[in-house]
Amino acid sequence: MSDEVLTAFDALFELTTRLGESMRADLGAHGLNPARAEVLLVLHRRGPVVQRELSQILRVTPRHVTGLVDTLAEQGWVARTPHPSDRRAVLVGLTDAGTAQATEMHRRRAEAARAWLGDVDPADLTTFRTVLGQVLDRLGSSGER
Amino acid sequence: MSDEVLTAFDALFELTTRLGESMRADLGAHGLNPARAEVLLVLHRRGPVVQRELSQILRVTPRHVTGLVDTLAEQGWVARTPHPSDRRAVLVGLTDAGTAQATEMHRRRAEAARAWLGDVDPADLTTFRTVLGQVLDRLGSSGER
DNA sequence: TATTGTTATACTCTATAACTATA
DNA sequence: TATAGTTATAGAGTATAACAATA
Repeated sequence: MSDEVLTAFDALFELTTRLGESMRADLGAHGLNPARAEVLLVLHRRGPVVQRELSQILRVTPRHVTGLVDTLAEQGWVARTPHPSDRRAVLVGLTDAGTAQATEMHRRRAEAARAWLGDVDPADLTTFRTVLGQVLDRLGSSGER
Repeated sequence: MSDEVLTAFDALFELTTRLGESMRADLGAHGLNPARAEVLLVLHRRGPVVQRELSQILRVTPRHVTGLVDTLAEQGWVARTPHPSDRRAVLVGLTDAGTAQATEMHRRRAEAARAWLGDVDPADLTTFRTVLGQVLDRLGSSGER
């Protein structure tokens, strides 16, 4: 009983490691890392935002946002434009290439989901998802990024 | 259907992110990081090993092992001793404090397992573990560390 | 000649602090 | 005086390459 809990936890932890490695490898193959990928997804979801806001959404220092945006801009995936009413601020938005990259990321996510879970028995999968949901709920869905 | 796969994958990804954060925080509170914690657990499981072997077990460069062992030795958790028959090599083993720390890590792992999964319905937990096992199996249990 | 570990060096990711331009 | 972003600096984590001691 307590043994089952431990075994399940170990398996979950092992999977955490593997999933992280897999995601980083996939992103790396496309010139991204987790932090920069997250920027692209945020911009895809919310449209252009000011760097200050980006730093709050990502829970990262403003200085770090400068660096992330610098790199993504060099790669051609985001562009800075002046804020229309506040000359201190800078709007960051996706370029066409960035939009394409974000769309492609969603496609690859779906592909990964199928590769990892596509073979699981549907009833088991539902239980699996339910348990994940329970655990996440108890943690509080604080991470609203 | 494919939707269920996607939803489950997203939940899994979210949970693994949280688990990773939680583990790093816990380790950090005890003066460790994932890499150094792994060293302690490996030494606890296998007894003293030569640095070269450690670098292979951890899949990390020999240079990096030097650094990890330096830090852990400064912290008093491991000690270097000369290899009895090969004067090039160095044996790394846990000190008494290191052994205590490793034991304590196992206790904290069990505690975390209960906190995360202790409330889950036993039948659901079994299914959950089974699915995790299936996924890990398909990935190949290559990570024999 | 091959192997073990270390010194020297460098790169990535992220943080804090000081500063500039604007509000 | 407060805010948005940048320059300067630093520290952790990890890698490659060159080298010394030993096998």
